[in-house]
Amino acid sequence: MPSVPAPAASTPDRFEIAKALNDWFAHAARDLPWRAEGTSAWAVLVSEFMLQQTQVDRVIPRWTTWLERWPTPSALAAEEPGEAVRAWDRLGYPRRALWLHRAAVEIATEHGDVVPRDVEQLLALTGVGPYTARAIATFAYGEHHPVVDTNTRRVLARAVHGIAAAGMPKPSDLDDMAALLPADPTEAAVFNAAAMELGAIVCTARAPLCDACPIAAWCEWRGAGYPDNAPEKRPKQAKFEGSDRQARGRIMALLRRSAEPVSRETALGAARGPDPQPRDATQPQRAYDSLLADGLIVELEGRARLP
DNA sequence: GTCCGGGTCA
DNA sequence: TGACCTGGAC
Repeated sequence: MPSVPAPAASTPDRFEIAKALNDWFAHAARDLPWRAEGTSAWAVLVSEFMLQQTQVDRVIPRWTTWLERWPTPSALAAEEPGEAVRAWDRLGYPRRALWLHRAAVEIATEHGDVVPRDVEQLLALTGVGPYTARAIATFAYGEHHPVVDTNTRRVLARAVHGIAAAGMPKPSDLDDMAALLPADPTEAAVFNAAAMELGAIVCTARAPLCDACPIAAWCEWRGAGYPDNAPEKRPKQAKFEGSDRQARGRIMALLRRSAEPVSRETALGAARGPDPQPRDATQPQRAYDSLLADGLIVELEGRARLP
């Protein structure tokens, strides 16, 4: 199939779009604590780990107490990983807490307790992928990179490509963003943040507020009359109710609040939940074993605890 | 009630 | 490509 080249924004448009979006961000951006002047690179890294799958409102309190307790990578690295898992609380996907602890150990031992500035070095840290590496380099250090998360991909799909929704992530997403990025690193960093912010609060997936959009004048999707031309979506997410993830979450919740190790039987009981007739009798054991395999729990003499 | 989103790893 | 957690939006 012939591929249609992306309509590269002409240079004047590129300048105008960047100015319009950055001007909007200057007054419309949410006042998030990790955006404050003087936020350390470590604090930015922690915020990006927590925000990977979690809404801002749930992250703020956890982020604040986390950094009071562990203001440097080495402070966290000195603790048992289970302490990170406990402090993670109910942010979800607790493997991220383990990854953050491992990244702290890596930074403390291999980088002199200084969060790397280089994208390649950041990518080598546990739990840091393409998005997080560029976000840290850009927002913590002011490096000039395109930063693309799913909010930005939706903005690019609509504004640049005239498509209602983003398809699967592609390497060219970074090129699309780079084509719009101001040359000045500070302006570029603001533009990266502004594109994500626009996707989060204006150019939303379900009910975009196009009348409030600062770049509506340049939006290809708006210009085409909001066609319903979204590409095929990912397979629908499995139900959470009754899932292995729910069973794992119940075990983790029990262990987070248990000062002492709990018996395997107690943990398996927690996995079953309140339902007296679980549909899948093998699920508790499967959830327990998968948590062991992930290193989220350890077992000693028939008793389970955080690592 | 049901849908939904999110980046990384294996 | 599928698994991973939770709570808020609809």
